[in-house]
Amino acid sequence: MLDIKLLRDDLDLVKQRIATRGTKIGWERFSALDRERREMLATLERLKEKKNQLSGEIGKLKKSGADASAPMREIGELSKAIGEREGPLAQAERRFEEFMLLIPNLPHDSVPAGSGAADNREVRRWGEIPRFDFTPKNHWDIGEELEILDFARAAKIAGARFALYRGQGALLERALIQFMLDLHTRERGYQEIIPPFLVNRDAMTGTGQLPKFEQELFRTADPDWFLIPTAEVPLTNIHREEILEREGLPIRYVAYTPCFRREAGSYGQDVRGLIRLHQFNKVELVKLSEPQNSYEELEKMVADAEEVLKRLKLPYRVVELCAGDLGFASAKTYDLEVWLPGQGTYREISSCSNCEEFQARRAQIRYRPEKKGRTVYVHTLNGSALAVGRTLVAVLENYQQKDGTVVVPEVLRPYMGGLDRIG
RNA sequence: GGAGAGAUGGCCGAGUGGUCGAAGGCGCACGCCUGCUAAGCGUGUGUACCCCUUAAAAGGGUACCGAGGGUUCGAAUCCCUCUCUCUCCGCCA
Repeated sequence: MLDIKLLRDDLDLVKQRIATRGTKIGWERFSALDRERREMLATLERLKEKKNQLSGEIGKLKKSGADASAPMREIGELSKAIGEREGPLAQAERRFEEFMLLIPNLPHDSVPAGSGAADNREVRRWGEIPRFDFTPKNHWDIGEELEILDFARAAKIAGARFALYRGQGALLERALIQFMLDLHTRERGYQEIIPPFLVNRDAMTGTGQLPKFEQELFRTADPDWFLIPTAEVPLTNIHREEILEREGLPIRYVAYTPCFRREAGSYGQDVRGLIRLHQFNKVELVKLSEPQNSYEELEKMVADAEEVLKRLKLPYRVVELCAGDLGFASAKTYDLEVWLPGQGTYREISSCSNCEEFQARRAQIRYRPEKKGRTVYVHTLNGSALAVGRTLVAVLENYQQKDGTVVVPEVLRPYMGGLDRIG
């Protein structure tokens, strides 16, 4: 959520910067909704003031045994007037709040203009693209031939866009998860969390998935819960409605969780393989930072995610998303894209974002810069480090051999009982 | 799932219808005192929003004692519903 004061003071600036995302907002409603609600509130508060005053007088009169019938009559009128105004005010506030919750975050000044992936800016590349003396295969072919991935049976059990890992495939996925967690906890200062995988509506609203993106979430019927689409949701919401100690910042969390997404509207894309599933594994980083450090923290987070790829010796590039490609809550995002020989292209494997105070404002996560001072919203950051399934894809495709086997990256071997080759 | 107890400020903890945003303590901030440290003394110390101004503050107001509703001129205090926590029983991984 944006700062209401910013909208009041400089609506044109906000309009301009939101427009760079390509998002259309009915701005003409803002001033009307804001004015409506404030006028109603002011009127109602004046009436309540008068009522409280009278009520006090009645108390005094009654205590002294005097007659209180005059103010009692007067207060009856007031109560009626107040009662009549409360409902409409509540509605006006709800309309205003709904409006505010649908405005995306402002892109950071450094974010390149542009409307889609084509306008993203490549920041750097790392690693050598492997050369094969045979035609490299897709990971789903590799996986099915080695009998470590089984999409047909996953479809039988659940449906399309699910995967079943078998034997050394499952082991490889698990090794990746543990390798990533060990790196971030032992060397990069993140605390490991195992959060709930189901969260409530408040949590989803706090990070910005709701109210706008409900159609992309899986939801449970009886208690109104949602399956997390990313660990960003539970991790960021850990400190919802808290005032944090400055000394404790930045807070760094890492969690492995499965992620669940409806993928509504993505029907033609990536229908085969592990790239786009309703359920996938991810190791996620979340930081809560002081505002003045958050961009420095973002760079460090990107480096933490890159380190996973470097140690796996997987070639990748870092891309800075343009305004049109930014997620709803993000002010600035770097994507890591890994090279996939089977597709002959770079594919997203991580996304690291600084949401600045956008989520903190929704989720009421604050801290006190000075012992006595006012509270300030923290900045929240999140990043995948990495999307595990896609990392497995990259390993299979980059480490495939002519004979159909797959060499296990060295850093993973200790996690796989010394296994150096699959197949 | 059944029975019971509870939810008050950063923390602990009083408060069962009126001037309670809430005693007291701890913590914290500032000041005093003091060879140093410790102790002591004094003062202050919630959040959000609205109005008025505004560079900001001060000031005025409304709301908030788990959440929502109700009774009442008036609710932290009474009633209802819900959520959460704790204890016991049952069940279960």
